[in-house]
Amino acid sequence: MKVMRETIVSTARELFRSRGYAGASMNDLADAVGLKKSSLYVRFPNKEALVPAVLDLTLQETFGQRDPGSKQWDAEFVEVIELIATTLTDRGRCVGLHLAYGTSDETPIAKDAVRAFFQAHRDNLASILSRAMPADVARNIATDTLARLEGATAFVAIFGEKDAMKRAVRLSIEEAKNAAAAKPLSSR
Amino acid sequence: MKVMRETIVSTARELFRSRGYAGASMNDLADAVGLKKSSLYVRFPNKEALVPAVLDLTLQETFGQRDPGSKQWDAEFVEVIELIATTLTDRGRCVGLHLAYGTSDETPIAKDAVRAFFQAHRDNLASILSRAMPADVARNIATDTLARLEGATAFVAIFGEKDAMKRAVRLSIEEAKNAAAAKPLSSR
DNA sequence: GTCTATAGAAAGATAGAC
DNA sequence: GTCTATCTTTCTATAGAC
Repeated sequence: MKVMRETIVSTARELFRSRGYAGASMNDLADAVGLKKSSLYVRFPNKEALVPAVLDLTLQETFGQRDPGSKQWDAEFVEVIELIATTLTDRGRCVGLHLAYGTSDETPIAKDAVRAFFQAHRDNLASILSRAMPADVARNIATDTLARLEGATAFVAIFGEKDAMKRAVRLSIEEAKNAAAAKPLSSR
Repeated sequence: MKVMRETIVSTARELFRSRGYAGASMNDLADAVGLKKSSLYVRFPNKEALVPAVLDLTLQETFGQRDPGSKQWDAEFVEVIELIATTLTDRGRCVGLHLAYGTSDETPIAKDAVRAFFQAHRDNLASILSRAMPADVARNIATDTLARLEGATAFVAIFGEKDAMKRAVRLSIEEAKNAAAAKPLSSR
């Protein structure tokens, strides 16, 4: 029976997240979705092609359903980073980071996909923040917020601790609000 | 000719850092140090045994040469986190984090070594901070500092950007000094 | 689109000569 | 302690029947 493409992609994501690019095998993926290995090559030309698919799906789930500007900038910011933080806490690892560490010049397609993934995250966050502060400040806060969430995820992965993630969310929100108050947009 | 153990360990560290646990092979390591694969098994019983060796060496290099209490707490804190930040920026990835993501219940010895590695980092930082603030505050700031540095490393790995690391160092130092001022030790 | 079967390379690890 | 040689398993990927 036909297996849906999204099933393959989201299962590949689980494997990449937990075992990394090198550690996830096409055979494991095939078993997990109930196919034979060779059938996967009908859908994807090779293992590397799974990486953009996995990261695009994740981007879609994170930013795809949003309605930019429907809320106050701060409510929107809180909503997005809490969604990201919850996913990272629940899954215990970040697929994007595992793939970032696990890809290299030998896997250029995967490497590009990883860059696009994090660039999209930063751009989306900066876009929200830039409604209340200058673009350069927004970009830095977006970067630091993502860095904080990634770092806090390490403590979930290593110790199972969720406290660091809670503080990361709280401190990032505070930082954004402080910046909005200290450097409001002059052009309005 | 005999190859020094430290050569093997620090070369293994490079490989684990850049390729991860699964992606680094015993053959690559052998080639890199100028041995045949089978000779490695004389020194280490298996691939997993390299992990504690790699992390112990790194801990030794980071905290081993220090003289606790020889300086003011804040000077010491700055020194340590700048050493860590410089290493992470120069290498572009954190071995500890790559191994944390790349090990699992199937590699219990490696997993334990990773836990010990990060626990030692946190304990050492918290020990310095606790000279100026209560133990629980010190522990949280130590955790958040490490998380920030790990997260900033992601931006070095993905984009080659070093700015996030600079901000991570500066903000962590500020946070520590603020905490020392806001919640000084009462018992002295 | 899924399967069986297989190619060909590379992995971790061991045996035994020197 | 290092080597050659080998075992066994697993890997990515392809060929071809249904």
